[in-house]
Amino acid sequence: MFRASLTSPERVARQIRERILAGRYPGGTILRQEELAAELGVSRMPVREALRQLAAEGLLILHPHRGAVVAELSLAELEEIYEMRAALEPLALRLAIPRLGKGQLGEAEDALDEAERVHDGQRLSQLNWRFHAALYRPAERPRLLSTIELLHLNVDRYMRMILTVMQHREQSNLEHRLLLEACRAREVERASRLLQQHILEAGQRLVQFLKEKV
Amino acid sequence: MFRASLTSPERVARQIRERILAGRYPGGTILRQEELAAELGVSRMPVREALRQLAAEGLLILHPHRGAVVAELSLAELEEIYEMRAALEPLALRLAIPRLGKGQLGEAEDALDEAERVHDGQRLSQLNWRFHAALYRPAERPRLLSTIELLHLNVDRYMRMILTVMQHREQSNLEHRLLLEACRAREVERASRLLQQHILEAGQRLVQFLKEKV
DNA sequence: GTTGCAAATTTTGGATACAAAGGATACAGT
DNA sequence: ACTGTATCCTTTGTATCCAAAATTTGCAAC
Repeated sequence: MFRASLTSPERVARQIRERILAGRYPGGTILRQEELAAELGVSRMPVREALRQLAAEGLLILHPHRGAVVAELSLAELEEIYEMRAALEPLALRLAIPRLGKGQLGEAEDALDEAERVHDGQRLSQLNWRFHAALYRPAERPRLLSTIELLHLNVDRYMRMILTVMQHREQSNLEHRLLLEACRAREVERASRLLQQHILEAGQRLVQFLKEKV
Repeated sequence: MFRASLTSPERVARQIRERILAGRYPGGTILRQEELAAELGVSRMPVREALRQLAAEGLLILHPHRGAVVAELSLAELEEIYEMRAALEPLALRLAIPRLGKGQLGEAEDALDEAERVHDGQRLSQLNWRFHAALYRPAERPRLLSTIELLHLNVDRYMRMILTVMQHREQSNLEHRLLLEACRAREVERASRLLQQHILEAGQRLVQFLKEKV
C-alpha cells in the first residue's frame, strides 16, 4: 500500500530551501556537502540529491567538482521573473474565475485578513502565496500552477525583505482587496488587468527597494 | 581552472531523456535503477541523480520506495502546456524583435530551410526548437528561455509523432515563414499575434492527431 | 616581492555494501 | 474456495569507502 514516508532527500531539501529563503544562506554562499550532512544528521548521499533538487528549482547552481552555490539573482533576473509572472498569472486567473467557488474566495479573503494582522516575513510570504494560489487553483492547470509557484519560490527571499515594509504592505493589501472584489464580481477582464498591474508594480517596488538597500 | 568534464549524472540523464523523447520509454514505463545502471555502465548512484533531474524537468514522476515512472501526459495537460507556451513565447518574441540581428534571422531561416529537406523526427524537432530559440534569444531572458525550452521538452515526445505528417509540416513551415517575415519587418504586434496563433493551432493539431491515433 | 610549479589537502564524484520498505507468494484458518 | 497473515524476494534508500578533481599551500627561481 501507499505510505507517505517522506524520504531524506526531500526533508533535507526542504530544510536547505527554507534556509536559503530565510536569508541564512545568502546568494553566493558555497554549500559543503559534508557540513550539511553533519548538521542535518544524514550522510552526504541524501544531501547530494537534495542539492540537485534545489538546483532544478533554480535556487542553487551546481558546479561540477566545485560544489553548490546559492544562486544570486541580479535585478535584471528579478525583473525577468516578474515579467513571466505577469504573463502567466493573469492566464491562470482568467481560466479560474468562471470556476471560482465560495471556498476559494473565502480562503483568499482569510489569507488577506491574517496578512493584515501578522508581521513575520515567513508567514506573510506564505499568506501571499495562499491568496494567489487560492484564486488560481480552480483553473485546474497543475503545470501552470507549479510553474507559477516556482517563480514565487525564486523571488521569495527578496519578497520577505520588502514584506516587512509597512508602506509596501498597505499598497499590496489594497491591490489584493480590489483584485478579490473583481473576482467576486466575475469581471474577468478587470481582474486580470488588476492582477497584471499588481504584479508589475510589486516587481518595480521590489527592485526599487533592493536598489536603495545597497 | 575550469574544466567542462560532463559528469555522469548529466550523461545518464541525457541518455534517458532521449529515450523517453524518442518513445522508447513510453508514458507509464517503470524505470529500474539497477537495470539502467547496468545498461549505461555506471552504478546506481549517478542514475538516481539523473532520475531526480528528469523528474524536475517533468519527464518522470518519482514515487518514494516504488520507483520512477515515465510521466503520462493527458490531452488536457498537453493543451495546458500549449496555453503556457502561447502566453510565454509571444512575450519572449516581443522583447527580442527590437534586438534581432542578421545572425539570428539567418539562423532561423537556415533551420527552416533544413526542416523542409529533412525527414527524421529527432532532427525535425531539433530544428523546430532552433528556429524558435533563435528568435527568442536576443531577448536576453535566460529564465524565460529555459522555461520555454522545458515546455518544448515536455511535448517533444508527441511533437515527434506529428512532425512526420506531411500535412502538418507544410502548414507549420508556412506559418514559420510568415512569422520570420514579420520579425524581419520588425512588426512586433503582427509577429506576436502570428506566433500565438501558430502555437495554439499547432497544439490543436497535435491534440486532434493524438485523438485520432487512439 | 612576485611568479610559477608541485605536493598536500580538501572536497566532490562514483561504487560497493548494507538497511528498510514494498510487493508477491505461500500457507493457515475459516 | 476465500481471506487474512506471515514470510520471502525484489527494489529502493542510505551509509561508508575509494577515486578523481580542484584548490590551497609551500617552495624555489627569478
